[in-house]
Amino acid sequence: MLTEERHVFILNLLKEKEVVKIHELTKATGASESTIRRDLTDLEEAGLLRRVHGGAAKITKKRMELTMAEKTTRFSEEKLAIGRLAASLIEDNDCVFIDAGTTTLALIPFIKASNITAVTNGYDHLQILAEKGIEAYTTGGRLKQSTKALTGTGAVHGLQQYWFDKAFLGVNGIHVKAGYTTPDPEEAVVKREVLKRAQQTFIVTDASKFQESTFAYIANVEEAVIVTGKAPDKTKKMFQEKTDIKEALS
Amino acid sequence: MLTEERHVFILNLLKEKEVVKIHELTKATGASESTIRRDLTDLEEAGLLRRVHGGAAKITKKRMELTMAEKTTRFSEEKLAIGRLAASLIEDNDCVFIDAGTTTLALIPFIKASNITAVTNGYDHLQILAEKGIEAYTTGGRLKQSTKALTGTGAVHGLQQYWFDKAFLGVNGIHVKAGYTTPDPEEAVVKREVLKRAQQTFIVTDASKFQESTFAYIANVEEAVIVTGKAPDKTKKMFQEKTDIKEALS
DNA sequence: TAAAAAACAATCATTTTCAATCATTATTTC
DNA sequence: GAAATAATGATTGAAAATGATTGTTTTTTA
Repeated sequence: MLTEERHVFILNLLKEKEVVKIHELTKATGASESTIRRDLTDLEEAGLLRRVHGGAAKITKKRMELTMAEKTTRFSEEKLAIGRLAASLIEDNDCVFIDAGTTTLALIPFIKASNITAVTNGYDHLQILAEKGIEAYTTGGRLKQSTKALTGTGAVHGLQQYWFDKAFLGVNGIHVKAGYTTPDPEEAVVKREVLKRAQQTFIVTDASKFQESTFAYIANVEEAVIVTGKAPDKTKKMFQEKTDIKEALS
Repeated sequence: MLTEERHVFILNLLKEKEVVKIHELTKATGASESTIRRDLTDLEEAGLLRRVHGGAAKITKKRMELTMAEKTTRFSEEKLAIGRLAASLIEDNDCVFIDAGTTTLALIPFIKASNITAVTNGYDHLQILAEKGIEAYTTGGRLKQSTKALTGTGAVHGLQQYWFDKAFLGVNGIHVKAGYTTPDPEEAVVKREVLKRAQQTFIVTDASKFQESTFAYIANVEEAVIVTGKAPDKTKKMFQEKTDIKEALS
């Protein structure tokens, strides 16, 4: 029996039972005790079970879901609140742009408005919008594997067909002087184009981005409204002269 | 036993079982250990299985669904062969268009050429191309949920930025008089635009599409080369006067 | 609580599997 | 048909997996 086979066997057994004993595994697989021990150690390191004296136990559902969620996207309390607030800004019949990135992704499930049209440059966003029954368009462009965003001139060119009521952008830095910034100039040029083509632009962001600045300039702080969880009082004062800040957690 | 046959055999075995051992494959196919190892390496590179010590294992369900949209159907020798043949037409440094659809999806794992650029209107295609390390662009446009294709004027507009060495299109009907056809006019207009912008266009299709015609006209038979598994002699004669037919299974 | 039993991690020798290489045998291609 | 190309099978030292053994830790139970 191959290592891989045993691993599958053990995990399947743990789907039915709460715990498995080493002795029963040696009998069932014909492998030695040492080998089974090694298997259990490996599987524990992979986060697929929990070792207990004499065998192994199913991982609690809660933890299981966590590890699963970690792989896809785990939204923090803050992100969910931001998402809910941002989504509430979308009204019936709006044409909106939704930027790539996890913060903007979090707003999609909360969209309540009907008959809206959405354009996105996020790979996952497109699918999730369509699944929700929202008329979903994409900008086109090159798929940047790391962020799963469509970028570059292809995306800009695609954008030039559309006009938005509202746009929701993610950024990496918000700085009084440096304005909104992001590390990748290819992405910055897309965001700038969106700003040009939207009546209202919202920057959705968690608190960690305030007073940070990264390489590529997108726009001045004045050019968009900030949607965030809770902004520190100090930064809030600095920004409030320049633009509106909507806070989800008050 | 031919290489091709062994590959199909191994993949189908993996549809039933979680893992296959090298030893059992040598016995079943009569090939040497070296040959089986090579087969497994090839199939792993194509992303169709995962090598493990002593054999090979099914790849994770999620990826499986991605690469082979048809979960239930067996790997047909025809589809693999068509994919392999079509992929072999792509040369180093080519800029290619790859249409949405499962037949074109099957060619991606077999692409060997380096430094190529690919544009696609298939949602899954984009991701799989990028995973293979291929520079992947998308046309943009509206996501049609049923076929996961990007269609409409958005896609056409996106296409107009590019020029292709080779294009690979899927169709629903190939008919001497009706030409190439597809049910959705929104998709047909995209395919027509591709034909305009490619030096060579290949229609990748299984035998079932011959002498069928559907609603929306794409192009005349003369305008593309047909890549298929095995065309019936009768239809072959009819088409050979008009265009080239490349057969994967001879 | 102390002794016995069971389970443990760590180590080592053995076996199995691996990738790389080479010579041989089909299969194209000219 | 000859030369080039691709596929195959055998051989190799290296790497991985295995099972037995060790002394230690944990659990049981007397």
